[in-house]
Amino acid sequence: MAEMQEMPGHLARRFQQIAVAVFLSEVEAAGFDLTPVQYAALAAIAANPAIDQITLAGLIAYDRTTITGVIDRLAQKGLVVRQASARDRRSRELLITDEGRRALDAITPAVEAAQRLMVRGLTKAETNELIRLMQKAIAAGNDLSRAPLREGTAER
Amino acid sequence: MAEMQEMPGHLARRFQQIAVAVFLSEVEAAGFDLTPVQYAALAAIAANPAIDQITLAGLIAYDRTTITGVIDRLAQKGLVVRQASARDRRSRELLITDEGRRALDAITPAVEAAQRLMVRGLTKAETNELIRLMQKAIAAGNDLSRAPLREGTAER
DNA sequence: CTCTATTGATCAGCATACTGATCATCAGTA
DNA sequence: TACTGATGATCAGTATGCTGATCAATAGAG
Repeated sequence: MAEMQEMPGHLARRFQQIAVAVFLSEVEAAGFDLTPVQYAALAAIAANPAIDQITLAGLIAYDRTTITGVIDRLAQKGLVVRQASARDRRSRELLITDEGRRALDAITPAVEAAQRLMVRGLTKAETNELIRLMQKAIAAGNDLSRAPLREGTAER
Repeated sequence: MAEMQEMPGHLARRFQQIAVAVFLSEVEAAGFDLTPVQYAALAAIAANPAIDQITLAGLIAYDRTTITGVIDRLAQKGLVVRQASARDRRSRELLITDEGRRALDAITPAVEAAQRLMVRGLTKAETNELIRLMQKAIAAGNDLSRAPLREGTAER
């Protein structure tokens, strides 16, 4: 374990580093300017209209304090709107705009290309196995981070 | 691929998120205050005395602009010293201090415990396979990030 | 030897992530 | 209904990572 190259933690950092670089590169080549985090938030808002920020954070496993800035930037780009909830005046309902929907549709092929590119060194079977193992490790460690994934989508 | 939970990029982010949380938790429980990034830098400096910052960055795949701040913090904690090089006045030679060596030795068990904890959902065989697959994917994507890993340790 | 291109380090600026705090609001209870 | 605890959102502060720029110093070509 003394070798850094065999430590899961180091490999996790490195793989994530490459994944982000590939994502940004593919998305920019497609003519868009969205980060992985912004894309995931936009996609989740599209699939869950009027979701509040805390629930959204749980869906994509973001820290609640991170989501504020992410939504700020999506709103500033005109891709989502943040409106006060009538039911609970503390919360903001998030909605994707028409422009956001168009951007999401247009960008998705680049995102999928990025997913393939970041595992280009692996066979299809190896890729599936990597996905399975990461899912399993993540499921076991879900509650160890401050921003665990939370199921229970829209029914709040 | 429409499902986020099957995208390598999302899983990479999530696994890294858990890995960092586990690392910080174990290290703090052991009575230390070091981030994963600071630990890797400290260990690399210990193994490569008088290394310069650029070479160090290549060894652990950090961006060169990131390393400046990391070394700042290690130096501020008294764990390393940064001294001008006689050979090349542009570069700074990095050396671990006695205190840094003691901290490194004392913290290593916690770091290794963290490596095991972050894959606690996997069997030993699965862990080895996850490591192998991440290594392979990373090797193929090494040059896709701004901070690739560079071999060629001390002989500059 | 001089000029140019490169290199080591740093900086400003931006985007995640997190810790811990605050504020307004809400829900449930006495 | 008044109070207490919980909750949604935000903020200040810190630490990665990155883009792109700058500056001093070095190396290589001619």
